[in-house]
Amino acid sequence: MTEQPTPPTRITPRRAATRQRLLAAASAVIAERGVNGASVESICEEAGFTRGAFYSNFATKEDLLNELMSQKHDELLGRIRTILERSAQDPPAGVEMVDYLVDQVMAANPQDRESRLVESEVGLYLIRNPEHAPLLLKAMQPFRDELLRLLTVGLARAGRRLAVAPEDALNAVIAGYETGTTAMWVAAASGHGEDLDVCRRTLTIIVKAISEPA
Amino acid sequence: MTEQPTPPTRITPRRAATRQRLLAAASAVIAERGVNGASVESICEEAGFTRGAFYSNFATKEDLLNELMSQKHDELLGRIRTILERSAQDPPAGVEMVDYLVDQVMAANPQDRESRLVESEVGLYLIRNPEHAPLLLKAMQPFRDELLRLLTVGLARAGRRLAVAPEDALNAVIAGYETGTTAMWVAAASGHGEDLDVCRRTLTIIVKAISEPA
DNA sequence: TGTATTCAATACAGTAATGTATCGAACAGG
DNA sequence: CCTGTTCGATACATTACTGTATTGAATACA
Repeated sequence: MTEQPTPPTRITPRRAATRQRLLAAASAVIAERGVNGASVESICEEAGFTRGAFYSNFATKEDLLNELMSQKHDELLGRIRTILERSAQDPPAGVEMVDYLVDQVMAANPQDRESRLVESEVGLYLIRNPEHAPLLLKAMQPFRDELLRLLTVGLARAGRRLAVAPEDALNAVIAGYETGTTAMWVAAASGHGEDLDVCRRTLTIIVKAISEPA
Repeated sequence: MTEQPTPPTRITPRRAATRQRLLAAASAVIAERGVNGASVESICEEAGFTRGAFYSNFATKEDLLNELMSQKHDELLGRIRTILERSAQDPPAGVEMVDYLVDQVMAANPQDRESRLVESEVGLYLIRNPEHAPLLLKAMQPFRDELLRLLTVGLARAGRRLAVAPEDALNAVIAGYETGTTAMWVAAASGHGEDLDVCRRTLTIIVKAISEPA
């Protein structure tokens, strides 16, 4: 399904660089105009290539989309792992742990906004094309697992533990993160500065709700 | 900004019906393919018109989009008001109140899925084009107000009250609803039937989190 | 250094979408 | 009725996008 035009082509450095530039460009364009608004043409333009480069590297737009998603997930996974390690060396105590983790997640990345937009687009894509759900869900599972680990470890360090089913806890936390960041950006757009607190408060509420003192 | 081609044209019944059919078609097509995937052509086809009808009724696609959004918000508002009234006549007591309200909201509408998709699309549109945020936010305010009323009244009937800032409570509840319905549809797509419980559980967690015994 | 290969650019043909200008059937008001 | 207006259909010109086939410069290799 995700097959190069010429199956086992050796990947030269040049080719790798081109692919990477196309992927980055796709991310930017999709964030700006959505999956359907991102024509092959526009992606290539953003990357500074012609469509020749595109079709030489990807069979279809969906092909590129799959690889982009896989990259985004790896990225996210890496970020969570980093936070886990960092928080092990430098562990705040008690309820501040929640604030600490939220800050870590939020502060992680300036291009977070772009990633969020791309992921939302793909989320919608998933709801719209339910036949693809199983595949994408499986791709997300490692990320969910790692996030759950971060959550339980973080809670343990704060002297708490999960009070609801792990799956439900994950859903709630992800909900809080998404709505929180959205509220934050909207607030920023309305003239008030980017208020990280909106996101932190929403997440804190939810983390308290899904946990109890150990 | 939202001006008819010929400014103060009298609205004949025929015209009104055409507009409505175009709006409904747009909703369906946008839900299926996204804002950018919904070409004027495809909307007209879905509605059973040619583009002549479209350009006779709307200046641009964005023009139609604005009207569509305004309709969706009115719809939502009406739904919440209905639940408020119904729950006054038939009030369950205690914590079951939460389940009751969630069920009411969930059971309300078979085309809910379509509305959710359209609203998500527009939410993304809002984040992407922050300059439009103030306008859309203002349009959403009545809805948020009414939802807050439903929440406080419902909580009061359950012998509880808000424990966090109203704005934060709203954000959290909306987050729960969105993630809950998404999880539900994804579960449905993965072979398990539509599990209303996923949504109910997520929302219950959140409602408990934002409230305390009165 | 010469030859083979790789890979993006170019050229081309075909399709889809846009917006405008015009036409004519349906439907008023008299 | 019939006459003027409304409104959606049609026709047309233009532009954007797609995908393929071919070319030629850069690169790897010997």
